[in-house]
Amino acid sequence: MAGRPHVEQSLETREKILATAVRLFSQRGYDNTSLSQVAREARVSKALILWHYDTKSELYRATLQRTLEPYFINIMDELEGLDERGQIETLIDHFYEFVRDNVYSIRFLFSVVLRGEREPDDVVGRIGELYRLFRSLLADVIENGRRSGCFRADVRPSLAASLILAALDGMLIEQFMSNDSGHDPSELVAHLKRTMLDSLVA
Amino acid sequence: MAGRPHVEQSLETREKILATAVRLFSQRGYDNTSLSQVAREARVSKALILWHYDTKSELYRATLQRTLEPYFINIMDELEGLDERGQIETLIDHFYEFVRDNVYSIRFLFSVVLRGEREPDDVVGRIGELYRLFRSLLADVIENGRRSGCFRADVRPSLAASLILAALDGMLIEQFMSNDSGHDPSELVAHLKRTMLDSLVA
DNA sequence: GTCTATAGCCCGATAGAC
DNA sequence: GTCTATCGGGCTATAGAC
Repeated sequence: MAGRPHVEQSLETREKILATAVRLFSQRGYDNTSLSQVAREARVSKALILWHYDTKSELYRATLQRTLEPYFINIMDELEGLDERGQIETLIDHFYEFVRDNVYSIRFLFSVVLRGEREPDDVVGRIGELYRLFRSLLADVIENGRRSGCFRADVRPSLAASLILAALDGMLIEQFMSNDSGHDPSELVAHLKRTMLDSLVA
Repeated sequence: MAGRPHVEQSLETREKILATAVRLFSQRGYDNTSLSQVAREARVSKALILWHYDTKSELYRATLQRTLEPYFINIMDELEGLDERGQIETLIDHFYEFVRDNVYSIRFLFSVVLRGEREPDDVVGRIGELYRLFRSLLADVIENGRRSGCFRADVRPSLAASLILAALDGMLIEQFMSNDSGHDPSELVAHLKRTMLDSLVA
């Protein structure tokens, strides 16, 4: 409403370019996406893209940051009031749901990490951070359960946490490998929860 | 020894080109590897590469096939004479060892599958085949163990097999994600075997 | 079989008008 | 801010001598 038209228009255009770039880069990768392509699909000229983002590489960096945004969520709140068993189930469920809701961007980010392609610091670093966080959260819950007698005394929290995380990661992979195990993924999650919790209390 | 020199030399050169291509493509990906680069490192001219392989894409196809070769192994023989418990342990151990010995090519093939980049039929198809094979092998062993009373009567072989495979896949991933769980991977494998077998017999 | 030379294309980036 | 026009360069692939 207020403000100079120039600025408002610029922001919209900038956003349109970024949105188009997010889509194209994630679908086709950095090298297979040319500025001409982004320009065409965003209905602007190539030069305009380079006016907003100095280089192609900088545009890419911006798309990675945008893609990573939904990954920073707070899960702690949802654990309150639950016993250790319930907390682990909740953590597993949330991991599964998050994966289900973000398959495409996960697939993309994953291939970026695998290739060590570009901006390794940003993406690899942040994703590694998320993994560490989730793992230590799991380990803490297990340790609490061990102390409170809810779990066996001889469980090794960080080892058990790693196994749970590995199993979750593996399910993630199966989704990528044209999953033809014949199972509803949610059935496998349920089995995973059962097996892991049994191994903690048995 | 026998044969025309031309042919022998050609085969050697062809092989040298292919070996160089395998290395470069797997390190830097298809798009980031130019024929000039392959030519330089293989000490031949660009034109010669295109004489042996009609297009860059065909050279790439050849490198993928070469990379996949060690993946077709026969594991059945090693299972003979073992009880079901031992068979599962052997299958898990072999998966782990294979991964450990082929991290780089696995990483490469994985990123190819993730991107759906090129030759999806070949690579995705064959890798999917391997997964199906390994999973059904696991499921069969579990089913046998169930019938023979070695495992619990209410285990669901294909579900249990999927979970084991998922956990193995997850460990594979952790290796890529700059693994900072603080565990020796072999320790995690041991824990995986223990947990899974316990859940089958408990 | 192997080379040099080069055609032809598309790319990222810049110049400069509006 | 947005455009058109263009530069310089690397790429795949071809032509043609040896």
